[in-house]
Amino acid sequence: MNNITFNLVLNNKLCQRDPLQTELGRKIIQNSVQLIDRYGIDQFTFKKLATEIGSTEASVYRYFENKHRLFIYLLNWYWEWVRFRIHLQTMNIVDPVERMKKALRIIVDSSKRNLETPYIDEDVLHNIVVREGIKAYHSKTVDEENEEGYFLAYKSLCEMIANFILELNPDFAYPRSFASMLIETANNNIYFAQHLPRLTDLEAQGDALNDAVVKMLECFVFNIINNPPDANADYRNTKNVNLQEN
Amino acid sequence: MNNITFNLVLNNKLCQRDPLQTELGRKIIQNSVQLIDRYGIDQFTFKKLATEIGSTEASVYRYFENKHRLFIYLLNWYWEWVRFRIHLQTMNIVDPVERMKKALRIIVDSSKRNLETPYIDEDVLHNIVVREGIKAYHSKTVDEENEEGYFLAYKSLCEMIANFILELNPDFAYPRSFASMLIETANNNIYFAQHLPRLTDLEAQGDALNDAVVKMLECFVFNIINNPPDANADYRNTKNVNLQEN
DNA sequence: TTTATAGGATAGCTTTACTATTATAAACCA
DNA sequence: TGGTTTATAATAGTAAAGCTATCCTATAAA
Repeated sequence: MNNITFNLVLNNKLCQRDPLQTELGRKIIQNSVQLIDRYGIDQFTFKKLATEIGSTEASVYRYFENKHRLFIYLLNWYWEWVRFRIHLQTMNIVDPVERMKKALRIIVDSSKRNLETPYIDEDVLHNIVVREGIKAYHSKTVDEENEEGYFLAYKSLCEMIANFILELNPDFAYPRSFASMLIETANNNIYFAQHLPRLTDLEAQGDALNDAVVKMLECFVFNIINNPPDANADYRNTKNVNLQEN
Repeated sequence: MNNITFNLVLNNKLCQRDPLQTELGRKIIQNSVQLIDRYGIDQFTFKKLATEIGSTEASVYRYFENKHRLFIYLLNWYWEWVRFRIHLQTMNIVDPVERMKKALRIIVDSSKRNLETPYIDEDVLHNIVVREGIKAYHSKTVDEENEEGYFLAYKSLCEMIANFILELNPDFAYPRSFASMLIETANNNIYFAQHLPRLTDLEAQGDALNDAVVKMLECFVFNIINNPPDANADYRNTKNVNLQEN
């Protein structure tokens, strides 16, 4: 397993120069993850980063046009890495139920270190994604950025999960919406348990919290997706709540 | 119905001076909604707002300490308004299924104008909430802000929906998580249909999109919540996916 | 008539986000 | 060996953002 290279194909529009090829570039990546975690993306600046790595603002700008692109670059790295791990760990699973469970586990757990990239701390990056990842594609400029391929990694991951859903039930009407909902709900509930407990039912911390999130998502998936279309015909006044015609 | 006053109790820590009491204050509210919609919250500045309303930056600062607080103020206004409408329109409904459906409809549709507050355009504000509302509570400073009560309106709304869920099934283990998920999923799918279509299955626009979102959420709600705990015991290798012990 | 209060006018300060120029040292290559 | 890229450090500077402070005036409450 260690011999399989994690060939990360990142959108080269996101950086001016490949940061993984030089010493300074790797320092930028490694320390930006630490500093964004420490300060939050709003208070993180290239000035702070340059000071931290003993370089200058101008040098950082040679790698990334601005902090937003660096942020998107890191998120793409994360999403590609999650997708890669799901691919690797589900390719030999034939049972769609087990495959789905494995995927959910990987989405929730980020903590298995990737030996190929010692300069990225995946735990810290996961923390950033849980707290602020959603900001990447919620902005006024989303259309231009989407056009430039900024969100390809995230969309690919959702598509993979959507396909797993269709393998559970080929007639399910909302595979993509459900896939994006699962990923967001996973991150949100980890975040809520830590910061806004009234928005979640999960109270655990650490590994136990991750277990609880997976269990909850499994409950949502296996109750909604595999439910036969007419199972809820008996709910009063509820009509056409099952399949979408489109 | 027009005679019932919308008594909005907003957190007074959010503003230095009640903007609804003065002409300038109301202009600030009204025009900030328009400008945040036009520029996005990142590109919106007090300078632009002051120019728009023919006033000065310093005068705007007399009402709001910074644009983040103004943003939170507007979001609280929105969430309180949604909660008020749900309260008003469900108080006479005895059937929990119908009540839930009405609540979902109100969360998705923002477009019924509130005559009491002509200086807030609810449609435009809804647009802002769908696009950028999630940013309000995803930041490094969430704990302090939560401590100050910045998110009370949102938490109350979630609690209301969680109670509706419990009325559908008092044994359901995840009422709060499901409530926050429903609200986020509603907004996300409207946003995705407009900007990131690969993340949703819904393709409609305008009112038809809202209808599709409601229909999808109903599918999720009524398939899972009213599902008896052991209905999915037949899924292979799936154990304990129903109720949480806590 | 005094005294708050609202808000306009002006100025200025710090930080952020970037750009441009030059210098230097190592790497590569003929 | 010398010449030329390449990476990056050092320095300087600009424009906008995000505030803060002061002073002045109109109005309205006491």
